[in-house]
Amino acid sequence: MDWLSQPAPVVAPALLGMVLVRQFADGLQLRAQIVETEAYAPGDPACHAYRRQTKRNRVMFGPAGHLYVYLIYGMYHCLNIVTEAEGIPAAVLIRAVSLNLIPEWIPPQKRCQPERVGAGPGLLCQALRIDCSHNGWPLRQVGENQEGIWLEGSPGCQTSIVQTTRIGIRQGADIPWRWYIGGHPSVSRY
DNA sequence: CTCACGATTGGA
DNA sequence: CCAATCGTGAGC
Repeated sequence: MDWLSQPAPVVAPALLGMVLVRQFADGLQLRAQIVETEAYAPGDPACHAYRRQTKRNRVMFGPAGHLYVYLIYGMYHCLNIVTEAEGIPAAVLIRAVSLNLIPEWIPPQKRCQPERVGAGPGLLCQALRIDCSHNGWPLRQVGENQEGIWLEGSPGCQTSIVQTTRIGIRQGADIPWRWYIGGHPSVSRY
């Protein structure tokens, strides 16, 4: 069992500061430092798996270290990393990242504020070109000419962590399972 | 089978 | 404040 197999509220703050690497088949590699996360876990009314297993939330019940990606508001995607032991549905939503490069498919207008290109769950999926086709993918390092997504760095190394309630939810709005790097310019909202 | 709504975002 | 846009799932 690796460290991702812990409860989501343990994994979420530990992911801050780690780098999500996005490798494309054409050789392009994007590196995104995780600066904001949220946890969703069993018994949590905001969790997609709160009621029962469904077609959409299926991968949340699977083993840790896989991607749970879903469509939101019919136009954006949200990226989660599954945690906990198999059979226990839990995940960490990646809410904001800081990119090392601004990909060419980002509109010129947004390039003017490079630190905001990954400042939100829908925005970072656009920047990293992650969509529902990646749902269920394992985090896995690949060669330079393959498509893949994986994590680099050590968990739990970030110091200035701020904890608050989660954003954009109604149920479970009082649960303080959001964490971000204090003062970081790529955090989605303050 | 239907239909209200959502872990969002950008623009009025 | 409000619209865009569509898959999902709760409830009939």
